[in-house]
Amino acid sequence: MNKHGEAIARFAKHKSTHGLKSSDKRSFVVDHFIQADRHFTVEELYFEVKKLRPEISYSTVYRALKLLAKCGLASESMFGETVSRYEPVHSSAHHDHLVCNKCGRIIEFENDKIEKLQKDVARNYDFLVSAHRLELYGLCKKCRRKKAL
Amino acid sequence: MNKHGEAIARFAKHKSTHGLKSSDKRSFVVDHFIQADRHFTVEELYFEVKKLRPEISYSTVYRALKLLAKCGLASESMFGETVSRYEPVHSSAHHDHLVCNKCGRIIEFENDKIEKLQKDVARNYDFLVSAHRLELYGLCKKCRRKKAL
DNA sequence: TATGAAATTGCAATTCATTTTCATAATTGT
DNA sequence: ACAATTATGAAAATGAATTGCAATTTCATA
Ligand SMILES: [Mn+2]
Ligand SMILES: [Mn+2]
Ligand SMILES: [Zn+2]
Ligand SMILES: [Zn+2]
Repeated sequence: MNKHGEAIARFAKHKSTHGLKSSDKRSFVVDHFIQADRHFTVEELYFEVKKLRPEISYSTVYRALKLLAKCGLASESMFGETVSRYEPVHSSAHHDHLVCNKCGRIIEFENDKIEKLQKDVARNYDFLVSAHRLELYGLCKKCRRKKAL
Repeated sequence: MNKHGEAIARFAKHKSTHGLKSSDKRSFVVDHFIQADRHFTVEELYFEVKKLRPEISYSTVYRALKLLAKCGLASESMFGETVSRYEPVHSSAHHDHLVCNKCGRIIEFENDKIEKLQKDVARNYDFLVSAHRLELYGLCKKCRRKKAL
């Protein structure tokens, strides 16, 4: 099973263990979100969904994302904007982000050495880390080129 | 000159080069902010200032912090809350944060190795970094102890 | 010291994303 | 089909951030 299927299955399990009912609309939103696998604002996801299923409301999209976040299937970030962004959380690995201030591109990366050093820092302060956030802001490759012209 | 004096001097310079005028109220807010040297929400700073100078309004505090942020004398962060926090930016070094989810304590740290590795990551993606943000969330030493009881 | 352009202030009003309310509809177990 | 519960849409409420505006203060110049 691919990671999308996995995510869908995890959501199904969450529904069954939490007395949630199934609904075509929410399923459509969740599927689209998982398939697209991007960093959506609620509004962005709403507009994409609306093109295909105009009868789905903003509330439903909003609630679907909040639900996914609450049950650990989506993660919420701010990336220096005034709106939250949500991305699917795959059972796979954690990652951090490069955020382009020009075009908004979001690049994901993993760096074990940094992760390791973070643990060292925490140990130094007797701090128990449950989550972390590392974001590098600047200009992506493309925007750098454009600017150079 | 200590770092507080330095910050005050930098603000004076900014005022002179930007046609800003002096005002007791704003100066009081700025001084208190710089002296306290903490991670304030606008509201927190407002309430502290109000105790000493009740005639100073929320707007003045809000605008003072925005101004300091704009001219690089304060930095703005979210730390996973719904409100922004501001802290003085000293000419000294950059730092990152450990944020306690229980008591709200904010611990600052610097780690050159991590900074170095971030540059490596950026170079890998041909990304030009202008700022970054690293936050470790969890339980501070004290809250860890309490929980263990 | 008096003047006036420009900046500052307080208060209220507004903006904007997010969240909640509530009446209605859909789902699920019996 | 029925009852109980969850899901939905539209509108209203919330709350932090921001702005509009009239009144006040600053400050260079007369
Ligand atoms: Mn991501
Ligand atoms: Mn700090
Ligand atoms: Zn870019
Ligand atoms: Zn703590």
